[in-house]
Amino acid sequence: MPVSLQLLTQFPLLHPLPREALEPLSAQMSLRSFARRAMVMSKDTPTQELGFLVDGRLQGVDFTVDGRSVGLYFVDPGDYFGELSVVDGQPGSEFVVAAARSTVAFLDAAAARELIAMNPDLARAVMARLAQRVRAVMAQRMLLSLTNPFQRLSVQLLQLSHKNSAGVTTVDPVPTHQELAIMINASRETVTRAFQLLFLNKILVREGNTLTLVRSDNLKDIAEGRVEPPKA
Amino acid sequence: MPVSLQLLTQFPLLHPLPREALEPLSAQMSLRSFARRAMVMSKDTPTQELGFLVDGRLQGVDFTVDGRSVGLYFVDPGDYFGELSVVDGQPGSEFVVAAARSTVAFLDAAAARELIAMNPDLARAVMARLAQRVRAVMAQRMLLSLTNPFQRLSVQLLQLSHKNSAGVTTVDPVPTHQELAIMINASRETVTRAFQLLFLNKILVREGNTLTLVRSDNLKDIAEGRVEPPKA
DNA sequence: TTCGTTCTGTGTTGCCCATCACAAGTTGGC
DNA sequence: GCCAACTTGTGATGGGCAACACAGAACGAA
Repeated sequence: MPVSLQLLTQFPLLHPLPREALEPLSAQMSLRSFARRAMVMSKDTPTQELGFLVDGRLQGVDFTVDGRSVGLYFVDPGDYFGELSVVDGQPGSEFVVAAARSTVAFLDAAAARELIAMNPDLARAVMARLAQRVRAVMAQRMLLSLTNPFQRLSVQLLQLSHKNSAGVTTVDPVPTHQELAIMINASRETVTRAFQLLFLNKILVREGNTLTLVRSDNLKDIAEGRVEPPKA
Repeated sequence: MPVSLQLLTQFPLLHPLPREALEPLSAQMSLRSFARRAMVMSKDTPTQELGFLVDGRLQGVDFTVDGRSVGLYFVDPGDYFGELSVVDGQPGSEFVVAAARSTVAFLDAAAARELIAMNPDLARAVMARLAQRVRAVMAQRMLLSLTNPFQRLSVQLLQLSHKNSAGVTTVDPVPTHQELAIMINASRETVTRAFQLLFLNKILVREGNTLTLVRSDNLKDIAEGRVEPPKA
């Protein structure tokens, strides 16, 4: 099933492309849907593709040798993933699973590679994206060296948050405790207990699927170690 | 102090460049020396440069909010660093300190950027390097989610090791316990104690400044959780 | 609505490792 | 070769969090 032109316009990466380039592209791509928890991209399948998330939410994950899962990043609509293999031809470096029911447009790696080679603007964008990914994963690595899981959660929440139009800082959609736990190297229970305290102290409020960081400055204080994490 | 042409030839990154391009380059670069523990590149200095390690050894580090240091990677002679800022123009994402007395050739970021823009071969190489760095830091992130510090040390040692000409796996030069500790999120004492056991069990041998992984298969077993880390 | 499944909440237990405090060993600079 | 500075070795202690085991809540599919 080819992908409509209309759909492709929602991806910032493709904005530098002229309309004439988009049309053949749309014919080459294919759209697939995934149920929650389905595997969207595997580490060890031979076919490499560049994926564009149309709708839903994905999480990059991997597994330690002892089977524990590790959360790497989230992908939100409009963003793309799988660019590492496209760039260096190596097998995928992680798994991508659907954190919610999702729709993804795929372009096979060879085509993506050619596309990038033909368009310096795209090449620049991909390069910038790689740099940004290095920075992001280094930030995550910093987070992990905080000894206090409470502090790690605070930092992670701030990283996931964004100010909405009304100037309120929110995390939306809220990941499950388990999804957060594997990102910050903590047990699911520890995340639950930390949330308890944050709710108790009115630092966070949860409404449905959005988490509001009331007193986000307070959260920053905890994140940066200026304030002892609440204890009870 | 400009850099001799001869020196530049030892950097694989520059191999695609024709001799005519190297000469002006050597004039633009400057050579500096650093004592052990000196800061080679700071996170918050305005001047951005691309650094080529001629000689010695560097470690990329950063600090958590509470002042704890975090080890990110080592740089060995022939390798370069500081490419992130060159690519995206953002401030440096980490500090680089000398792990040993070192000599570094610097090229300022603007010149480096131009050099890359002019040479598609270079651009490709830098792109590949960025991809490789993403993979490396993700590998490190995986390492950190192992709960057992002993296992983390084993994985780290394997990552730092390489087979020498005689087919023996070694780590050379050996980082200090402290340097390792901050890479694997462990205390210096824990690293010391883990080494004790590895020596006791004849899995490692230290001779001067090189660590030999006798029974590296055994180390792999520990790293991959197939074998319980030795206890006494 | 109903029922199964996934998610969240909570107590208990035990162990592991960070931290502190020194002692001993090793290096390298002069 | 000598001394100071750094690195490595080792015991003792305590807190904190993972792990286990359920209970209850929320969600979603039929």
